[in-house]
Amino acid sequence: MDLSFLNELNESQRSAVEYTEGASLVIAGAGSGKTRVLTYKIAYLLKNGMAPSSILALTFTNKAAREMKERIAAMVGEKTARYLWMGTFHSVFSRILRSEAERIGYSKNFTIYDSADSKSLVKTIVKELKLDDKVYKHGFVQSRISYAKNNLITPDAYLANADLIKADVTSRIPLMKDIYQIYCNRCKQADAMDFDDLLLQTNILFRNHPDTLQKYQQLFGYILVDEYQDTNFAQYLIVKKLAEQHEKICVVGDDAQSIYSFRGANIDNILKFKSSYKNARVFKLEQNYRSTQTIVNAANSLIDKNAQQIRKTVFSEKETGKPIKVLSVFTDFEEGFIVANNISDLRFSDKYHYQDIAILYRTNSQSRVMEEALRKQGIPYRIYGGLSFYQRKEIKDVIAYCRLVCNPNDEEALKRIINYPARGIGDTTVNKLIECSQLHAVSAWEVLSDMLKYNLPVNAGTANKLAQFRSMIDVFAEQITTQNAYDLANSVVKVSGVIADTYTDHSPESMSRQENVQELLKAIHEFCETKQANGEPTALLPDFLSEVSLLTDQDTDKETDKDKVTLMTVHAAKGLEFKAVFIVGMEEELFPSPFCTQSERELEEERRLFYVALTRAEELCYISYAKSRFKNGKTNFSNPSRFIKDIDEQYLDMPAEAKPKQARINDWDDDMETERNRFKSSFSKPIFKENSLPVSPKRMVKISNSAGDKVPTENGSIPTGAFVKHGIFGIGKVLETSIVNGNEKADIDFGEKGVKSLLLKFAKLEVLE
DNA sequence: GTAAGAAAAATTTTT
DNA sequence: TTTTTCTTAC
Repeated sequence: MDLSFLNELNESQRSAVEYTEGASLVIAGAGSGKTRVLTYKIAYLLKNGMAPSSILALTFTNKAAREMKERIAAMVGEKTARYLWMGTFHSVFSRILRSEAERIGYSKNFTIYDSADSKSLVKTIVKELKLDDKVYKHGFVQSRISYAKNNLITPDAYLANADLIKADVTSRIPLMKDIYQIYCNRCKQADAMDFDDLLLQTNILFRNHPDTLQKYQQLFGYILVDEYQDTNFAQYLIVKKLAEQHEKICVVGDDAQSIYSFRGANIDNILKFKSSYKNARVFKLEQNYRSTQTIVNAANSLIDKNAQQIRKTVFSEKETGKPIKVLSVFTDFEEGFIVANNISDLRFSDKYHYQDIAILYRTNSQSRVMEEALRKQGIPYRIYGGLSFYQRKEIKDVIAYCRLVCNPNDEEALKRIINYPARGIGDTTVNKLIECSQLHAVSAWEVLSDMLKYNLPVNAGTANKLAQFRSMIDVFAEQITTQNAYDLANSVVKVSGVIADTYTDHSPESMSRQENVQELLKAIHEFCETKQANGEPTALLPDFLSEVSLLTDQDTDKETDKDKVTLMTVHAAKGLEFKAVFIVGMEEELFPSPFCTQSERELEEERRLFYVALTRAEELCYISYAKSRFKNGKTNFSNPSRFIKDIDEQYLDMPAEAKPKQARINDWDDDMETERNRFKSSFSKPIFKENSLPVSPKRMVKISNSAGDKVPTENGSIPTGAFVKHGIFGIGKVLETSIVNGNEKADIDFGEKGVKSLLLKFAKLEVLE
């Protein structure tokens, strides 16, 4: 047996890998080779003769699972790696739930409701109960339901819990308990589970069927859990039960990177691991192999401000590295411009490829400005998150058809497509149908199957349309087991008229919808082929659905996405690393999020989130904040984030004070001046860039409401028509100069490189005589 | 029952 | 800003 790969580990990593006797907790600081420990440990178990099918490895994302599997396959061979139980909690247990579904009253082909389905269901229930949806906001109701499920509180238990009932009365939503009850009933009736159900129902399965639990206890000889700091109670208990007998379990995590409490993650799971598993051994990985000393030290100084944490000393032995550059800008628009400029500089320095660079932000909505700026400068990028492929309308429509075919009880799918494409079944009819189905406590489909029996109050014409719709779905449903997924999906989109509907005109939107539908069909085709190549039985439509419902667009990496700048939220960046990282929008009211500044606990989580962002960087890290930002159709003023002050300033490259303030205040109107003062007092550091061009008071303009307002200038620092030289674009001719939000901007024609809009403050231009 | 157009609302992070 | 809901005319 060749175990030489163990020599590639440091001492603490190696002891964590080699300890397989009992429970172990690996506290892994950022960049300390956590994934390496997990992969090597699995390889070590395999080389020691453990069967791959008895190893359960739970990860946080599908992507993490896939990458780990690939790395293991490279070490022990693809054939062995294939049989590992590796995936997210949700995907592994949905698989188990499918094979055990009958035991808990679901069918094998149960639907998985995504958050949009849950939201829609919550809204219908609130409406049916004739409650005010401004009081019973779907977001709040949803999170309340999610909270209950994550803590394994069933509707009955909810009802019996005086604290919860009291809390709801105080929050003026006393009927919360009823909504929860009805929500669960409706899911059950639709043969559907939401994301939280996948964990809750697994617990119910294990609780009510000890023999089933035992079966899996025996199956899983060793359990590994990644990102343990982000597990919730439901996940904790599943793991705890499965490992009960042998305690052959290894969990890996970093309390400093716990950033999912809004999803029910309980940091206590990792903090109290030793009391859950009495004989647990703890390994600490403290050497950071990812980042420069400056970045590691800066991150340490930040996280030090958190009271709640397991103290550890993360250190780096890499070079000192450059200080973190803090960029101060006037608008979000300019922020994009400057970040894009810096990226160009990095790219042309030849030390960095686009793929080495990431832009991280707190909210998805910030991606737009960045995107625009990158596009203007011709920088290729790839956005993760936001509206993913599977959330597009046309894709959801097709998927809804497929879902209904596989599970006719799926109410959300039915509502979505019963009148798409339009077939004369309007809201009134649908409402009657749903009402009738609730009256008889059956699914809407059941009513459709026998409209007379359930006395559906519709006229003959409508009844006919409904019957037509029903028989169309019926025909498809009969083919579930005979046709493969691709063939069936193909006839669904044709016969249903979805294809015809997307072909209505030649507008770009219509074209893109067609492409998306084709793309989806292609994906189904590929799915079938992969299954076949693996020697599995024919891939059926339900198989595809069960896989696709847990997929996010992070899982659809394409070859063409190779050398591109990455744009994503900080949450999505967890576990990733980049040579250079730009953390943008470091402002109060944004990062930390205003929703998270109520309690110290939430604030500490935001700080950890910033910690995660910082520690993604290997060599260079930039932080930027704008003084005004376009948000919800309005321009808002903002102050730098309090978190910047939390970093020891010796690691920062702060913008230095450029001008005495009197020179700058002159032309600002009263409003603006108070804003400015508020800004200054909240942040003791100087706010103007050292090397910014002197701007005379005469040319200062107040920050306008629309980001793009510009004031033409006659005699800027550079005359119109002059020739200038730029480090990247070469020689160009100045077409026009203007002041945009107080900054001199020049439109310059660089010939083949195109016309560029550059802020003179930042562009290094040489005027040619 | 449908479509279009106007008004109002909503905005964190994700499996 | 975008998205959802309401109104109105066909």
